[in-house]
Amino acid sequence: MESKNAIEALAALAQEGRLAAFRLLVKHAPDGLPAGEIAERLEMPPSTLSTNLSILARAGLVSATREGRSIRYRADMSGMAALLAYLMEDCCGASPALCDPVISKVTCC
Amino acid sequence: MESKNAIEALAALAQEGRLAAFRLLVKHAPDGLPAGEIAERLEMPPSTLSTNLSILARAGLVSATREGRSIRYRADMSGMAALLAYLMEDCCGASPALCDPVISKVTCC
DNA sequence: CTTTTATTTCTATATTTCTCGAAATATGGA
DNA sequence: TCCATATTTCGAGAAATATAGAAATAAAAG
Repeated sequence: MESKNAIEALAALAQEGRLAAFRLLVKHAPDGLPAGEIAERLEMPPSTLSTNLSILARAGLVSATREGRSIRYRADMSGMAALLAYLMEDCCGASPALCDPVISKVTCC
Repeated sequence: MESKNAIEALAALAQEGRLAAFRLLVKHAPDGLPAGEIAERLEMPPSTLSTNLSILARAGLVSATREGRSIRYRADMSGMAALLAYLMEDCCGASPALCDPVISKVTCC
């Protein structure tokens, strides 16, 4: 991951509505939820939610697949893990042995 | 951790200069670096760096201690772990057993 | 007590981001 | 085809954030 991608992901999460949406999808991993249900649970206008989900998607933190009329969103745990890996890179100038296992387990479920 | 704190931390990291500073301090954990050296390495004007470090500090991601004329900054790995825990909370609606060990190891060094 | 070095606070401008109604697009069913 | 449902795209004003020079503060040394 490069700085630009990491900043995009962090900025995507650094906003109340998007953070709530992402966390909701993390709780519902790996199945995800349709956009309409997310909007309903978070009491967010559909257009606002849509904008926010597309920002999370561009950042690699969620993925979307159409299911009939609705679109199902899922948390992308590998995107999350890549972000964490970037933040922890060369942690303590130490050997990778210490931190790598932590990061690889973020995709635990 | 609450939403407000998490957003503060994420927003703090979602900016090129601050992300670079934080990652530099992660690499130099647990000893940290004096502000001047950070500014020099990142080629950032001291006033800009100072503003940025104070934003990271308020977000609980770095700590500062005076050492004579200079001020030493350190990455706060427990703040990092708290942020990760918040992002992964109730991951997959699953038992904590799966994800908790991952998070507690972020303070690996 | 004056000077030098290290860092912060203040301030103003420039830039970016957020929100959500209205209109547009996509899908499935009558 | 025509309609209802689900979601996205557009647009523009309001709000938040970034930057860095200049002035202020803190500490050490002469």
